[in-house]
Amino acid sequence: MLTFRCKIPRTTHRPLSHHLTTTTTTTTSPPPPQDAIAVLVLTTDPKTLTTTLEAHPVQWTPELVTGVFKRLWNHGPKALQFFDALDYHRAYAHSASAFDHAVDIAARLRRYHTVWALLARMRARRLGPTPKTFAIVAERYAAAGKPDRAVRIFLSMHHHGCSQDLKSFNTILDVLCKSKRVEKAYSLLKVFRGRFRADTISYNIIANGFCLINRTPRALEVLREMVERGLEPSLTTYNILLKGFFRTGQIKEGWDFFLQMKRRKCEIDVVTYTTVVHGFGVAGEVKRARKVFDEMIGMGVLPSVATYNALIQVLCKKDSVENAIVVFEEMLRKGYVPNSTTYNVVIRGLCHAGNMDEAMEYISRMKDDKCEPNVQTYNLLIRYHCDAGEIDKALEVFEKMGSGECLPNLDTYNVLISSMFVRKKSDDLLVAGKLLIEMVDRGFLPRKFTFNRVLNGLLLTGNQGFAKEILRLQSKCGRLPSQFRL
DNA sequence: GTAGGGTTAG
Repeated sequence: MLTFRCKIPRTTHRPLSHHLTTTTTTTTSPPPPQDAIAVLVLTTDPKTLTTTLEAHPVQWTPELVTGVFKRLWNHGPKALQFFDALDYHRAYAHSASAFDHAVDIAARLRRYHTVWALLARMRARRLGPTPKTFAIVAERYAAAGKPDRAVRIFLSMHHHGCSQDLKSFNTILDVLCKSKRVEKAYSLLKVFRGRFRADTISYNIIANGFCLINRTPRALEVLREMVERGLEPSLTTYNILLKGFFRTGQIKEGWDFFLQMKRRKCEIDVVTYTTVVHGFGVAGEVKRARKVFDEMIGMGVLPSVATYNALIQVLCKKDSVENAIVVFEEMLRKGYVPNSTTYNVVIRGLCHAGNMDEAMEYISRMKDDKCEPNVQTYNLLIRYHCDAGEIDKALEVFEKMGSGECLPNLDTYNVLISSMFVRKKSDDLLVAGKLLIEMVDRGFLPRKFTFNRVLNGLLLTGNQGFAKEILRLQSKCGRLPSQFRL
């Protein structure tokens, strides 16, 4: 056990009214402007997009532009076309946040030349790049398997008119940890802790990183070192460790740690309780999860929507959907507003229990609550339709997404492509090939495994010509060993 | 966009 004392600020609770729904009058309103624009971008030839956008009767604002970016998030190339086209607009100039979005998308597409050109343009217009911009670029490099570039970018920030400080240092540590490069982050901390005056947050980031890769003992070591250096652990520190124990299945250790937190008069908060409820539930200890949930209210710590989501999920998985729905209704009665995660958890539970019809009812309930189904909602519907052998229904859902309200993401394509193999129909493999081409077109990089599967399928069903086309695509994507490049 | 809790699937 750690030998440090808690010194934690009092927990503040939001009043319950914070969670209450505001009553809205139901009117049939036209689609929000960002939806219409997103569809316009998706269907317009890029060459004429600027003219089209200038003719579009709308007041351009940074908020609207952000809305369009969100809609186009899963179609990177179109999102960048939109950015460029609007950049030529006579009466509108992009904000720093629009540049950040564009940088994010270009980096995700691994168009690094575009990224650096955008950074230069930001600088020329005195819009940045800001520390946030660098955080985005570093994160994308780390996610693309280039953690060293991420570090170099952080170290070169000041060459781009952006100062380095403890905040940006902690950001780069977090970026490395979130891409599982925890050892690298820890080395960086050791090298620069003096220069940037590393604080509790820096160490919390590293400890959390080790917990994320299931190395809780190492997290403990890091925190011991932190204390030896005279830094005070915070409640966040304890919550990180607590979650670490439960993550690695150390239920006993987690529970003991929780008891010790209470004994030492830590101001245990809603995050602590949610961690324990979830931890117990995942371990199959549903009764204990519930007991902790009941206890927190008695202790004057109100559950949040996330706490309810944890409990509902756990009941779905380890108990029954029926009991989960009882809790869902109870949370509504108490005035909480479920979010899309809540709905997704319930809907997934229903699907898993084979109750597709009731799942669909919850989808309409979701819409009635002004909580639009998101890409995860669609993905889980597609997944469960496929599992039920109803491939056509899955494709139907997919078609609906494509119309622009919610563009498919990488998961959607992966699930759907896998399902094209279950019926052993030659036509399905052609669809799989088409999906593969479409996903690349939209800036997603299929795994080698996906390419090979589709290729084999096409070859076995006598579609040699199409297979060749896919092979060329794979080569273009750099997903072939170099000796096989076409 | 300086850290911690809730959505995925073997």
